[in-house]
Amino acid sequence: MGVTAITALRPLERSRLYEDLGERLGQFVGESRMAPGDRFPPERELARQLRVSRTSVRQAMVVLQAQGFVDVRHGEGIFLRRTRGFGESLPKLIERRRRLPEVLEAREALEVKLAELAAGRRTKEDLTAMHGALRTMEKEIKSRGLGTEGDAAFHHAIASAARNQVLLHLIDAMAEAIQETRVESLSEPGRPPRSLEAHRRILNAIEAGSGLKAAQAMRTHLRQVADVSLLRWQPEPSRHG
Amino acid sequence: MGVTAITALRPLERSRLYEDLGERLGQFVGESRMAPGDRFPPERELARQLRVSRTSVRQAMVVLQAQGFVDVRHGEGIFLRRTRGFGESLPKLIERRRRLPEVLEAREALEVKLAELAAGRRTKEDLTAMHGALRTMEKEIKSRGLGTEGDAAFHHAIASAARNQVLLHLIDAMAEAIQETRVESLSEPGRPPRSLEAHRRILNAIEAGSGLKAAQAMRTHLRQVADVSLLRWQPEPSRHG
DNA sequence: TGGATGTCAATGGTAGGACCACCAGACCTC
DNA sequence: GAGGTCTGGTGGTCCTACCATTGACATCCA
Repeated sequence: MGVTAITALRPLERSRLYEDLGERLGQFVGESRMAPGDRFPPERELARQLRVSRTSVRQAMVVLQAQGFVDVRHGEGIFLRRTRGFGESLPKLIERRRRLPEVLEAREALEVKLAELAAGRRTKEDLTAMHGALRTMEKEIKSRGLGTEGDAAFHHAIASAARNQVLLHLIDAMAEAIQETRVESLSEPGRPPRSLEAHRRILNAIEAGSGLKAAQAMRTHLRQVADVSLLRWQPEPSRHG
Repeated sequence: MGVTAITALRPLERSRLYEDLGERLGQFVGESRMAPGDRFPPERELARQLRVSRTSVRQAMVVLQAQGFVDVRHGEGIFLRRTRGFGESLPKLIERRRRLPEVLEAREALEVKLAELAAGRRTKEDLTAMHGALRTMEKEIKSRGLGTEGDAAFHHAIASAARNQVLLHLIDAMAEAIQETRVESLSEPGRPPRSLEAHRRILNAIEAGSGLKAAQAMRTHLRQVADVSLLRWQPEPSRHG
């Protein structure tokens, strides 16, 4: 108690206007019972009613467009594409620490499949990259490092070998959050060497061309990764009940 | 040959300026060897060099910000967050028809996991929703429909029961593409009733609380879905070789 | 001398107006 | 009635002005 107890003087956080507008538009979609295909009021009208400049409305719309929520057609208007998750961007969604268990689950879903696909599609170059990554990881560990760099390179090599841009894109979107879990996991005492071993098993399966074994090995590995980190973040309960 | 043979007079497609700018900025990141954490030139400078208005630069940046590629800090500047996939949005990525096989693979990765999770977390309400979806599908089929509505509702109910916002977000991002494959698949002769049966098996497993069986049932189901549609889209080869 | 304070330039954030480009429907002409 | 034309509405881009935040530098004072 003492110095910073006066809560009224905490720094007030100001969000960007176009972000708030995104949420408002989400509300609007809900309240006005809009369905996919319906047209929004024109930008000028929205700006007038929301008491903001048209510029800000456009910025909000540009974001929604890029996220695939609306369809902006020159000369015609702006149309709703889908309702669910309106205005929620993945990066923002993941930001919260309490989402990390969910991120780990999502990671497992994606990476197990990536490993399976990689086993069937890997080229010599892919295998070279994977071996290189493991050597990097080995060196890091020998010099008392965590091996995070080699670890990241290994998983990237697999994702790349799977030859699936969509999956690659999805996993990339979670890259930062995954990196956090990686550091957390490899910080556990005695963990790096065991992780390296797990990676070797995965690589063996991929090299052998066995999608089933690769998937299994990846699943086992990721559950070990999740094991520790999960416990640390679990305490904070979700609030959407 | 004849009427529309003159390819020079086909309607020229104009992309939005801020979209092109996004790509240019991607180039810039590559050519200037920018690394995560590095700062971009100020907006005014970019606008001057690119010979466009600051507004357009901002629209491009706002999109990149929402996608998590850059970090826009008021009073400081704009900073690079990650390099991979810079400027590629999922909706745009999926648009291409030839990406549908990839979408199906990604869908399997996500939905198998969703089914597994749902088996362990479903509430009474979730089960009610799933049963309702199957009844809807049954009715649709009985009245000569494809059952797409019930199908979609069923998969949504599972995704919802899995209690994972991140996975839900990922699957939502592909919703439209998935809907296409759904229609395609259910249009196969004799397919709807078989699909309904597959759904019943999935629901049984989820109801029984068996994650393993649910995952297995979902995998089987989705491979059947993918089977036909894949053949149709395969002919057009990928070109990134 | 050195820490606290104030100033200022750089940079992103928002506003509002002007004009261009595109589309659909009303309207006119033959 | 069929065809073209005109026009109003709408998004796309540009421009300018000004606000808000930050960090660095200059200044002040003990």
